[in-house]
Amino acid sequence: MIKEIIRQNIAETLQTLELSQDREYTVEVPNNPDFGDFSTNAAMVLAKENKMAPKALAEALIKGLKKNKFYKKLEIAGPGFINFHLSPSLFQNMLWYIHEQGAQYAASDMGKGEKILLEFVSANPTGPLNIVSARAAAFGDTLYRVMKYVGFDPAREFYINDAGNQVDILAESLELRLRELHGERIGEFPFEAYHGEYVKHLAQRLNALEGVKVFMMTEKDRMDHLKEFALSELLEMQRLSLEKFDVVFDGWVSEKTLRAEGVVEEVLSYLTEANCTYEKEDAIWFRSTDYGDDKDRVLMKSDGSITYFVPDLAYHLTKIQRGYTSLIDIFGPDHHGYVPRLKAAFKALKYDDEMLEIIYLQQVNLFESGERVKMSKRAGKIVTMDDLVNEVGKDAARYFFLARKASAHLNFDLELALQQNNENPVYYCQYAHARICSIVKKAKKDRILPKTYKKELIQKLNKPEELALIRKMTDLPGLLEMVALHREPHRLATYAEELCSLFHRYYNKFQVVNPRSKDLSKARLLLIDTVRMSLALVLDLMGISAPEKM
RNA sequence: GCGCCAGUAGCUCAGUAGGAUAGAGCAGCAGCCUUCUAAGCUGCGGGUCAGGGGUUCGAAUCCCUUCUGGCGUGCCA
Repeated sequence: MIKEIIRQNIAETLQTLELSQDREYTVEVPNNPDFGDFSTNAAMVLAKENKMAPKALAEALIKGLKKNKFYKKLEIAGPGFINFHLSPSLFQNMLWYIHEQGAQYAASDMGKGEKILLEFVSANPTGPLNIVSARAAAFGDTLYRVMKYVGFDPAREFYINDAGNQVDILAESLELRLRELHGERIGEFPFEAYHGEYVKHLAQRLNALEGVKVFMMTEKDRMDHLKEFALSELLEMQRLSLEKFDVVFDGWVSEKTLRAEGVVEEVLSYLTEANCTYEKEDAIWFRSTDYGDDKDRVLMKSDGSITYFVPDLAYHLTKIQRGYTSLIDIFGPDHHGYVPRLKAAFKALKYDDEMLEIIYLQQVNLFESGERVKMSKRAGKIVTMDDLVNEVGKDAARYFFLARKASAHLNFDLELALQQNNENPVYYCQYAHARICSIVKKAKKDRILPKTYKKELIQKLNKPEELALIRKMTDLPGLLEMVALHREPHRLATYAEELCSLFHRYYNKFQVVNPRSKDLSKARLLLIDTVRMSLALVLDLMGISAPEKM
């Protein structure tokens, strides 16, 4: 907010001075407080094109900028930085603005309504969701919330791989468990089959519903039936897991449905028309190496079935047809070999492959008592998303998943997530919120809390700690734009901690509610209630609750 | 072998997209509750930003290279 004001002010001043400003300069917060509240490198960056010495340019700029009453002091420093020392009245007015705007104060129209499709989780519907899916869910959902807040028109989609090899294996696994249930000896459970306990539960459930009816069908009917049953059950299970995590999707797109609609054939014909397919060893290949992939890819296998790639490409094309101009896929750590062929297909079909953006989430390691929790998918020994959420709760889980940037491996400390003290950042932030609520309640009881605040109160707020809190709040709009633009939700966590730290410090140093000085109390109530609103907003964007009492 | 990601304090990680003296939490030590929630606060140490080169007024940040770790490299999805 303030940054933009300063930037605009500089631009106007440069214009009045008839100086060129073609190069990008920065306005930022210096890490040394002696250098003021903000500083700019404009004079240094623009010196060359204006054929002036940086310091001379800086001096001219300062002279022009001095007309603004919000600047307490302007100075040249170092090789030509201009340091801005702002007057308290600027911060006070900002507080009033934020108070008036409420929870919309940090919103913007930066996104200009651009239609963005966020695809995430998209797990195989062959088992419970794992913790990487949970990370993807938290990440994708929060990115969605922030993008929407800053003016994009985003949508969340889940692509269901309910056709193909893996679901066949699922049906076979279920059949084996079913036979087992009926006392048949099935020998050793096949290596590639699904070993998880949930398959046994599915078998029990189906058996309770239908008994031996299943075995009276023809083999093909039975497999279709088992497939359908398992898919609908597991999909519902996944949907519930996500719902418990406060993640809902705007669309669930089924691969099976896409295939039934004939889009697979369509994509194959597009690629053939584009002259980039060939036949080899009874299979049809896509010459993706022409478009930057490291090897050609099979589209249709020698047994006549289609690879995963084709319907997935078709799905991506439907996104474009539906008017999305930016397609963001959030993938797990094991998919980066897959992306070049998708991009290659975009290029082959004359779509701009820049539209397609892939975010890779790195893996999640669980730690308990300092030990890494070992998981084995084959033995069916995995910690699921539900296990995790049940153990540490939605708030802690979402917080921890969001606290690290996507490209970093995430070490999830289960004990830390459960701790209820200052070591646990989730509680640290929620506690700040509850604490403010408690103060407000106390003020109400003491009959100090006003129904509406009077603007004159802001003049009472001039302690450095108070101005620091206001300034932190003014950082939020810019931060949210940054989060959306660079797809970095983890910054919300850092921000929340910083804001809370400032508040806790303030709380320990100053008394907010003091019956002997009512106006000061009211002014401080205005301040902390605005902080509360600001914090609640950030927590809401993260999908974390803001409790009024703890 | 090739490709992608990462390497910052003892540990877990930030670092406002190239800025001035690199930050926080934890762990360690010493303090703060008859006053609005001590799930909090204050103070003290701690660094070859993996190593080396380059780009420029200026590099943890950009480029090249080496090392270390993770992942990928199916007619699986």
